[in-house]
Amino acid sequence: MGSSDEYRIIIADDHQVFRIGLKGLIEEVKGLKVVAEAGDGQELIEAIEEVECDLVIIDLSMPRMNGLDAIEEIRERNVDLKIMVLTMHKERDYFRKALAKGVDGYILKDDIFEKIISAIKSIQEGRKSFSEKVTSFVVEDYSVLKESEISLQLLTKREKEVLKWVAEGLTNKGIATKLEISVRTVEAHRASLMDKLDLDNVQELVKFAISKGLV
Amino acid sequence: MGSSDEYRIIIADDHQVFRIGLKGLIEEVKGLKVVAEAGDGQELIEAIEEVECDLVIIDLSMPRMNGLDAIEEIRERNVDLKIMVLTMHKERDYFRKALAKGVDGYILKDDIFEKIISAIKSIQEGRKSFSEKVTSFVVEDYSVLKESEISLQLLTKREKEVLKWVAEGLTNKGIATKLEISVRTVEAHRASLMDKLDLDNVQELVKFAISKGLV
DNA sequence: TAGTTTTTAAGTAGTAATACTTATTTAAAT
DNA sequence: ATTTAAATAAGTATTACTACTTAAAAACTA
Repeated sequence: MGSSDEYRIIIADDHQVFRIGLKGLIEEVKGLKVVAEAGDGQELIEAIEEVECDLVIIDLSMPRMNGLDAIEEIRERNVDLKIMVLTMHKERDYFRKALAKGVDGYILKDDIFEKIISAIKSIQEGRKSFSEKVTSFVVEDYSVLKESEISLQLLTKREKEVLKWVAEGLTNKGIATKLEISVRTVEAHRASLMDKLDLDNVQELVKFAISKGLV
Repeated sequence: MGSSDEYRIIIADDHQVFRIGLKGLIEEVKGLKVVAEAGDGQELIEAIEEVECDLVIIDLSMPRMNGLDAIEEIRERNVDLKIMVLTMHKERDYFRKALAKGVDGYILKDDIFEKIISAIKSIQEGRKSFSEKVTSFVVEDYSVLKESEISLQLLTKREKEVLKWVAEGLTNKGIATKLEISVRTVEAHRASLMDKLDLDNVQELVKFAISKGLV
């Protein structure tokens, strides 16, 4: 918590009307106070320097500096400051990237207002809060992997085995030793699976293996 | 659906008492019928060959052939057969691997019975069903990434940039062209980030980049 | 049994990456 | 203004991987 007994919040969103509306609604809740507003990432960074606060509510699409970059900036300066994303973007990629940057909440603008408040409360108590609409995306994401399952069936047992060890980080020589075969054989398997999968570097092999749950 | 108007189910679990209990409960539901039982993966494979069925309910920990291997076997032979995992394992890894193998449901044994039935119904109607207790794990998983966030802060802007392109699959030469710098410089950045992160091959670089949301 | 696929393996040449070292220029911090 | 850190770049040698080709056992399928 900040200096007072109130929970101090900064709102960053490029739509002024939205900011005003949100501020009004938040301040109806006892114990919550909006101490600053920002119309883009740059303004937000400046606001954080000037005003002490506990939580930043941030939209992802903003001019000058977008939300994700702003989050990165904030995290570089202050690891403890809580960050809650409030956005219209329900796409997997936004959510994933925001999570990777260490946000404490991810709520959608089409969630009901009560959800936003309860998320703020959760974060205030040290927990995290995510909109159900995005958590379900994550799970679907995992299961959608199945779709291109056919490609795995293209591979022979030995090829899958080699692929697994490649993705684990072994060299061809290391794999050869492990499987007790010649390096040239490993090379042959590797060439054949790259050919079958139409991949042409280790990086893609690793990503493929991960997506198939081999590692 | 199978040959009759009933939904034909095979149960695979190594505990006989559990199988009997589950069978009894399932068959109280109109339209559902347990057509075979198996005590391990091997028996399950055999049962599927002999008896026509629509859905397999399978435990992950079984003797002889475990659940995951059995699922792989089944998928190699029959892509359309529905598979529902019913297990005590709520660990991320089991869930992830099962999903990657293309299961249609993942329910925990400590879910209530109604949940199991509603999952069967969902699968019957072509949808998927997962226990909330495991979907929440997936999300946590994503957000736990933050923990070792410090390591990313070790890297300079340029190093992160190089890392991103490495993980995308570019060669050092390709990165050099893209960033309009010398290959030797790219090599230097790459060496320095491998040193900082204590990694020693491309595979680990890719996995690190993915875990940090850089790609 | 004959045919196919899988697994095994090598030759040769070329490209890519790593392990060291050293060093200059530019940018940021005290 | 001076130290520190970051980005730049090269030399040299070694190791790792790829792109072709060819081919023989072994396993499995018809």
